[in-house]
Amino acid sequence: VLDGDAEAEVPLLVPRVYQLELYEHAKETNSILVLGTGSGKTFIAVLLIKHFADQIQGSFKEGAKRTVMIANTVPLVRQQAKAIGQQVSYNVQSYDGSMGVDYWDREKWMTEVEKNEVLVMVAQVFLDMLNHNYISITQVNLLIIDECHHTTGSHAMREVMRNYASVKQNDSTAKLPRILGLTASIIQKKCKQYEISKLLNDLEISLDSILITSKHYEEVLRHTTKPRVTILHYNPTIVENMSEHSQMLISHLNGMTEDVSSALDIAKDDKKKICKVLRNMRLAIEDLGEWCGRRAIEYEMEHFEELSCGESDSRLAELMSEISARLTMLSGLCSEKEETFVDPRAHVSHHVSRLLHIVHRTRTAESTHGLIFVKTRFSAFLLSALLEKLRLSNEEYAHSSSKCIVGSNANSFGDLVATRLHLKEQTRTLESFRRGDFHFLVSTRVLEEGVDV
DNA sequence: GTGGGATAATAGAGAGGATC
DNA sequence: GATCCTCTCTATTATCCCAC
Repeated sequence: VLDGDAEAEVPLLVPRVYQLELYEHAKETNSILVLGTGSGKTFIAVLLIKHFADQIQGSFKEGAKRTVMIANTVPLVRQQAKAIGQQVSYNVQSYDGSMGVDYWDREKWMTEVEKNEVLVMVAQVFLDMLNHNYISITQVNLLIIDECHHTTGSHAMREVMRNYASVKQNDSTAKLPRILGLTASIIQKKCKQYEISKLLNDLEISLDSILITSKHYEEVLRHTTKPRVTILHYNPTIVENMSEHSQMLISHLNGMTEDVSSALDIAKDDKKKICKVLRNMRLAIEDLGEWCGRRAIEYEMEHFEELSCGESDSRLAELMSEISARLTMLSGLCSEKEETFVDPRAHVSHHVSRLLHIVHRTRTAESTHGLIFVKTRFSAFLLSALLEKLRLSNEEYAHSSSKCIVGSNANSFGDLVATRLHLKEQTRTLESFRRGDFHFLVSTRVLEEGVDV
């Protein structure tokens, strides 16, 4: 789901009819704006920031307030901060975990709050600020919640609103912030039809706001991203007709998995980790086809060698080097089937082949930019490798340059330093995609909502 | 390392129908 | 009436990804 032009482009000077309508409403009461992607929700937020601007002028220490915007993901926070910064004359700063905000003390926060009138942050960061009492909800004049449908359960956004509610309950004179919730999809989970009104009501209560949408439906539609949907079917049972070679690889991997699970003197967690890696390879072969499976084996082979070297537990190191040796053997078996690498197209699963077909069809288009969403990081990595391979080996796919992007998570990328580097790289990837340096971006859920690509 | 949400897979409970 | 099967709904568990 992409946010459309309005949120990234140069500041809009003239608000559209429905933007004005919703803005007028939000001026008067707490509101949840329900507007489709590309309709310029951020612009309404900007108008509102300007409307309440007299409250945020001046020194925080001397009682001036601040405007806070919270969002769900790091890229979204940065993007919103940038967009707002372009349209208002105040200092706008974005905050997320990668800046080390977790370790900031009161003094550091005070300098930040003193310096910047508009703070855009990941919901968890703002919640931490509230919990540490670095700022009180009453010192905020306007709280903007982006993708506010996340304000449910125990999500950080919900916790922020619980803080708001408790202040409201305990102190009737407290000057609470105006709430502005922004969302394109009010409910984002499977539910029964009869549950909808309850869920909507819950959201209104959690946000202490009223759900509103524009009367000028046609006008909104004109400015909303309208995708044309085409559904392609594929045959999942094609796995059953897998080549003998693939079946052989899978039975080897299964054998290794069994050996690992039955190994003695190895911690349960370590076993689990190794089994997961083996499982990933098996899934790669089954879901994506032999070419990707082979690539996965090569990748993990190198990875395993590195890991087993750094392992202090001798039993574990032994097991890992054994697995590594068996992977090398598997990779050797693959090398014998060299033709797999000559034309990958003949060695992919059915749905990947449908995907390649779509990519192929776009070759004549003037400028193609494609986003491919996948479920796991692993397939993101493999698919982009596949497209790159095709680009280099087949003229008809010369336009299929690709990279992948996934969220940051310490579990899969070692220590915090690596994570941070990784984050920087992701930002660079996204920027270069926007510039049009390459054509296909394979992504997990990180880009699913809000991020302007 | 911890916590959270969404979702898929699984098992279990209950309703209803078919058969003996 | 007893037994078996199927369908549907629900609760639990596991997995994945993302955040700090």
